[in-house]
Amino acid sequence: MPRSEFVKKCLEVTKQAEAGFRDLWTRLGFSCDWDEMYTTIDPWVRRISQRSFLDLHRRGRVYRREMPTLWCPECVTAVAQAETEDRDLPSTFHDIEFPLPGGGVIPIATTRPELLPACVAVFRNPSDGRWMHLEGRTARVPLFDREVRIIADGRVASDKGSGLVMCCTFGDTTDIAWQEEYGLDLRIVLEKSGRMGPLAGFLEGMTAAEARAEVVSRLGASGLLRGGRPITHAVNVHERCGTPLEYLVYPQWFIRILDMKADLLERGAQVRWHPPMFKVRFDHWVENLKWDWCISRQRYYGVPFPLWYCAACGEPILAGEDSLPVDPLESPPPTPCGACGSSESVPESDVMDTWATSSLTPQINARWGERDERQGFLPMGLRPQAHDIIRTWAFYTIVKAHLHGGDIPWRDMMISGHALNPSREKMSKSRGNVAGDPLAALERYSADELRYWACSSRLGTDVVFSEEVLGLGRRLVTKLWNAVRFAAAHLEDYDPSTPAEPRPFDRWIVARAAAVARAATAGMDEYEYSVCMREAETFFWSALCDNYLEIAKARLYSGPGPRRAAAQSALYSALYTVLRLFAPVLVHITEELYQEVFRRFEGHESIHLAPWPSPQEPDADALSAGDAALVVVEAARRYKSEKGLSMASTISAIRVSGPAALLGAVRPFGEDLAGVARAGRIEWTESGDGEGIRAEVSE
RNA sequence: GGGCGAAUAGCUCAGAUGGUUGGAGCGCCUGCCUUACAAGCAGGAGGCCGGGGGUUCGAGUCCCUCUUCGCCCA
Repeated sequence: MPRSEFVKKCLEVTKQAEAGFRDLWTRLGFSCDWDEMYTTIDPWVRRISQRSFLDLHRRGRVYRREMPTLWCPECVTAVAQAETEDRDLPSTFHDIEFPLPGGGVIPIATTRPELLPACVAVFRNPSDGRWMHLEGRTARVPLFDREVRIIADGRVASDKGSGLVMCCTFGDTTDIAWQEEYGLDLRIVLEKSGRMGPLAGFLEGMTAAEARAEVVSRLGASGLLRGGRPITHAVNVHERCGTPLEYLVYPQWFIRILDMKADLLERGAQVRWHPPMFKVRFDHWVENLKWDWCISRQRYYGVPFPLWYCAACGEPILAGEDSLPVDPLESPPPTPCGACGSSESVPESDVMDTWATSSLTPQINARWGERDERQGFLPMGLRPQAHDIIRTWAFYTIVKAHLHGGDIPWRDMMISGHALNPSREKMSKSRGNVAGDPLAALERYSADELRYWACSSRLGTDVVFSEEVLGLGRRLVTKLWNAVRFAAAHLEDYDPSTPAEPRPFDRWIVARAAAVARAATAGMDEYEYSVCMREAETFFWSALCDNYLEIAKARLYSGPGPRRAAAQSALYSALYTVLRLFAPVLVHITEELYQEVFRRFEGHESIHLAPWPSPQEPDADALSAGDAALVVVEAARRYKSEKGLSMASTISAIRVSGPAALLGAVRPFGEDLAGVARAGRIEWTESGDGEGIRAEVSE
């Protein structure tokens, strides 16, 4: 199947997946502009991705060279670091004797005897006293009879095996580093097919496992094997098939970034990180970069490199800007070789790493270089993403914005955590430990309840999937429904145009709402949705429902008049404020309640289009006086509770005492206090200064 | 091995810039049909703030160290 046809199939699958996502996201209440959807394999996105490559090539930022690559011999493909995982596998630690040219032998322990033909050096730790005498000497590789240097390097673990290790092409990442640093030979014995090649001599044609057995057997026969110990060690395997990965050397395309760490750190500093601690991760990642960015992948599917190679001299021939997107496997190059003039060419069959395209999200949204390019889109406002891909998505996006536009890609970063399963592990499909499939959960919990759960933890921290928290969400949604239903019944005749003189408790609840709106807004300014939710929830449940509604009832039921009108006004205002604070999270219930009760007064098409509550300065006197007055309510409730009485039961009197100033502030609450406590009368007594309000029920 | 984070009531978590007796919800106990909600309401019990040092008049909060856990990287 040609790649173009495969891409077509992928686009079909993408269509279905897209429909699925759209359905799920709509149900979850995401606010998306569905006209702005794109996939990395869309023709115009492929074009922007290839344009990016050409632009970087023009700027001298890309180069090609041979590099060790992770390779899966089972799947016969290169794999990315992100597709690997460590597994503890049983193996055997073989002790092999390497003869020394001047006589004698040194023991080397290895789990990879089949790599003997690839051995290019022996390493010792410079501080290991046992092997000081090997300074400057050489050793002979058994069976293959080659002489290799013995080199001292601090990375050798003295406590493992004999303290001597062999360095092969390539056993592990340390071998790669040593090869690079000490300019060691490249002896590639394992080929793409997963079988041993000509350099492996008598092992040629065998798989790694077969070769290992053969080497062990021959070493045994020649008396160079001292023995072996079974061990279990961590092996880097392909996550799909579990096959231990090998390193192959293959030409790769790179974007040069090591020379601009300082610039990248500066760009990182220009972005506002929420929460700020994640900037440190970015900084450390940049500071510790060891390699340039390898963007080529030996895979079938992906955005192709827009280039061919001259068959005669090997020089790359780049596609013309007007031919993008181009697949060199299916189109000829635009010109003969610019270097030697040959018209014979070989297409580049590699594709670009997915991050090479995903790093262009801002440019894609801005239609960078397209006919319908959007001006003023860059830098964009916000990148929301999770913390696991700071070193990939965030980092590469910053790299590209810096290289292409000399700017940051966006002004704000909002870094969220992960969903953990009840055992506190990160849930992922490949690990098979997903406890809360969102679609399945939607069958049992509403979108608002799920959103409530998702917003229950602070920004940047992981959130454990919890039926309990989902239940709390359900409780809150129900409570909102009931409270607004109650309010609606008392707002039938509410007339905002004739303002009533507010009573002290009316001022109190409105001031409380203002204080909460301020705190919630401050949270939202830092993208701390959980702070907004917590503030709104505490206010709604405790201040508004448990206290104000109970207090206002007496007046609300009292029939038309200024007493009732004042309660209506405060109730309406406080409820509308808190409803808007809940709206970003509890998207559905707040919209429903808005439409039913508030829309006819406010006129906005949706609560999600209504203005955010303006964070006004709360009336501090109204707040403190109301808080003090609540002491009286609490006293009445405690009294009734202790006597086992209904809260509806009446009491004859409450004696309230306190310092003159405070008592004076609380006195205006008297009517409401008597009403909510069902007290016949309230007796006010001045007491000495320095005490708060005290209240006592007198029978 | 390195980086980052976490450790507070039985459970899940809040606790700027150090400052009186450390909070919430769930769970638990005791009551209450109260003209929105019993999926509710009121009251209550429950905490050497992971261990050990240190700074300070004063530490859950700042510093050092150890332990355990999570994520990322090598």
